[in-house]
Amino acid sequence: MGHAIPDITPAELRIMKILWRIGSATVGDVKNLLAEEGEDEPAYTTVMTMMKQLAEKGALDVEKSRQPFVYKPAVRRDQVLTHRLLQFVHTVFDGQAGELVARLVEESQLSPEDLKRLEEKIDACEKADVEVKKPRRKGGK
Amino acid sequence: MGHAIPDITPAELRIMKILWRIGSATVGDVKNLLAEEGEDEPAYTTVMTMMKQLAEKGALDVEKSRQPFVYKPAVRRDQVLTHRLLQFVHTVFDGQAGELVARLVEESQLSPEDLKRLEEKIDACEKADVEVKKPRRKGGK
DNA sequence: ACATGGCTACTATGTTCATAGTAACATTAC
DNA sequence: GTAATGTTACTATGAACATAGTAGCCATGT
Repeated sequence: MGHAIPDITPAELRIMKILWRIGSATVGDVKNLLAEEGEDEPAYTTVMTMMKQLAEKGALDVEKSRQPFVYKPAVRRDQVLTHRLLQFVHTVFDGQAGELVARLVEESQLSPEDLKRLEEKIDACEKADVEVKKPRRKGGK
Repeated sequence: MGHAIPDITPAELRIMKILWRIGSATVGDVKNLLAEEGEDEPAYTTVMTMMKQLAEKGALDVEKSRQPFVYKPAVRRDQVLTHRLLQFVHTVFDGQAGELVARLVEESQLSPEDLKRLEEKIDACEKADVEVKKPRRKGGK
């Protein structure tokens, strides 16, 4: 089934983000985009090494038929982000996601739009919760 | 003023959590508590080295007057956690805290109690927001 | 066919992290 | 005062990470 989501280091994540954004790219493409957006401009070979390693650990697919190899994401962005998030909640907040969110709200990291969307989502969630508590289904906690 | 919050590695964070919980402790204390809670039992000297490094980077204060040195947190838990959280939001979610929270809700990481508390907090926030938009008020928080 | 230029493969370096051993020192126990 | 015990200081090892250099291959233009 689903292969485990590979561990992606910070520098590698920068590359994955680019690939997720533009879909597919060569080493040169990625190098240029990194140079544009970031303050530091890594060497071509550095980018290449990291992309090769990402391919080795299953985060990227390589199209070797075309000459500048073409790389594409092999794992979905939301899978990776969710994975990292859950890991973070666990290691730093001991699984207390509520505390984490409370902190974000207090730090004003959430825009008014975020708050609105969030409220809607919460409503939906609570509705689902009620349904779980009602007739069918069991479990719940 | 406040010195920057030190970078704390994962293994070090486990130690900080213990210190935050019990207030102050010797190397031996921490080693024993680590052994209890965790699956792995680090060597005494390992714990010592990490605590010394934490002290060097300003995360712990050392009371060298008593013989088994007594260590105490020099940075507050909420400062460190908030710092790490903001860093995480920035590096992984590109600052899009809303997306992060949405994901947590979807992954059902938030308990019904969390959701309730969260709603209240959002209300308070929105109220504050309105006031900011209006004439008076100055910085809050 | 040959040279040029760019791209890949392999390899290397320095750094940080995690873990732990050894030696020396102090405190207590006799 | 000397031995025993336990704690600290210093040092070492190995893995992972980040970065990059070198050599060789392939395609393209002449």
